[in-house]
Amino acid sequence: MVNIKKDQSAEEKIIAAARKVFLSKGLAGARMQDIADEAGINKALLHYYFRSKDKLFEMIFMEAAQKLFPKINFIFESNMPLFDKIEHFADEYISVMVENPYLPSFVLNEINREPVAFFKKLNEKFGFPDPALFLKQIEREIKKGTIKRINPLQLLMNMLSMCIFPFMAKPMFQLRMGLGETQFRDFMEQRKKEVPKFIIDSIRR
Amino acid sequence: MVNIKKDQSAEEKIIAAARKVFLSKGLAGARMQDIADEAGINKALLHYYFRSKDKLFEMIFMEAAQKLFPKINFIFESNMPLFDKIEHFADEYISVMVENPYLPSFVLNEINREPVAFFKKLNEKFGFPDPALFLKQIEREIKKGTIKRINPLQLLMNMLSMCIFPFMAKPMFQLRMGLGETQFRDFMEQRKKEVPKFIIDSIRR
DNA sequence: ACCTTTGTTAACCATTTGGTTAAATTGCAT
DNA sequence: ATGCAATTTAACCAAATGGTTAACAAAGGT
Repeated sequence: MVNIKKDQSAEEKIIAAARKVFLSKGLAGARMQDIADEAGINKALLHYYFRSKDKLFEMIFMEAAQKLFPKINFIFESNMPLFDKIEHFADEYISVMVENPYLPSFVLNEINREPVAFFKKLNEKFGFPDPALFLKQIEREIKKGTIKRINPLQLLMNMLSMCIFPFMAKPMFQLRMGLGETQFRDFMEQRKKEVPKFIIDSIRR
Repeated sequence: MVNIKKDQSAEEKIIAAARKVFLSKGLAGARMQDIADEAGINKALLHYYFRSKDKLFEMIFMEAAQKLFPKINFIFESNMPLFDKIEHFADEYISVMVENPYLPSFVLNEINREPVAFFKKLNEKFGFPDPALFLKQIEREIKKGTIKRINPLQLLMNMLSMCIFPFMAKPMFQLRMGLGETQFRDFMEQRKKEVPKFIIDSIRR
C-alpha cells in the first residue's frame, strides 16, 4: 500500500491519483483536495499540470474510454467467423475489466449524466464502436441457417450484458454472495468460457 | 411538461422533485437548490420536511430499492418451476424498469460508492434478496437432467445481466443505434420474451 | 558563481452549497 | 373576527471547494 510514488514524476503521481479518485467517486463526487492528498502533493500542482478539474477529468475519462472502445471496434470489424468473434470478445473484454473493475461503471455513468456531449467527443476522438458489420454477420448466419432466428440487436445486447454487467454489480454481488477478490476473479475467469458457450448453445441450430 | 404541481402538497412536490434530481444526478451531483427549483418551492422547505440532504436522499434511495428488491425476493422464493420463474422474472423486472429506466443505474451506483453501509441498511429494512433457493432449484434441475450442467451462479448472473444491463447502457445505446424512446421501449418489450427464450434455449437438454 | 526556467508550496480568494433563522403568510378552530 | 399552530419565504451563515497568487526551491545552462 505504501508509496511507489517516490520514483514517479509529479505528473504521473497526479494521473494515478486522479484515476483512482475519479473512477471510484465520479466527476461530481471527486474532490481536487482528495486527488492531491492521494498523490501526496500540493493542490496547486493539479492546476499547474492540468488547468482545471474538468480538464483533468477529461483526460482520465478519455484514457478509460480508450481502454474499452477501440477493442470493441477491432473485434466488430475483424473478419472472423461469428462464433470466434463471440469467444474473442468475451475473453478479451472480460480480461480488460478484470484488471479495471470500475471501468464500465465509471464510463457508462458519466455518459449517462451528459450523453450527447460525451457521445460527440468520443466520436471525434476515436470512432465510436459501430456494430453494423457484426449485426450484418449475424443476419447472414441466420439466412445460412447456421443459427436460429433472432433479432441481431438482441443478440448483441445479450453478449454485452453478460460480459459487462457483472462488473457493475460487483460490490453488491460480492457482499451478497460473500465472495472475496480472488473468488470474484475466478468467477469472471470462468465466465470467459461460460458466456460464449451459453450464447452459442442458445443460438446454434 | 407543465405543473401538475398545483394540487400536490409541498411534501409531495419535494419528493417528486428529489426523485427526479437524485435519480439523474446521483447523491454527489444533486443540488438542494435544483430540487427546490424543480419542486417550485423555497429551499428552506426541504429542510423543514426532511432534515438534511442525506435524509432526503435516503428516503428516495429506499423508495427506489423497494421497487427493485422485494420483487426479486418474491420470485426467488416462490415455488414455480424453473422455466416459469425465469419467464416471470424477466417479464416483471423489465416492466418495472421500463417505467423507471434510471432505477438500476441509480441504485447500483450509490451502492458502489458505499457498499457496506448500504448493504447493511438494505438488509435490515427488507431482507436483501437471497438467491439460495433459486440456486438450489437450478442444481436440482441439473441433477434431474432437465437442463445442462452449468454453475448456477453463472446462470443467475446471465439472467440478471440481460434484464438489467440494457437500462444502464440506455443513453449510449440509444445514441449509437439512433433509437427514440418508443423504439427503445419496443426493444425492451421484445426482450421480455426474448431473454427467457434465449436462456431456456441455451440450458434445455 | 549566476541567472533563468521549471517545479512546488502555503496562503488566499470567490463562489457554491448545505443548512439556519426570523419574519411573514396561511389555515383553521374557537 | 381572533388567536394559534403549521407552513412558507427571503436573508443569512459557515464550511467546503475550485482556482489563483506570490514567494520559494531545484535544476540546468552559461
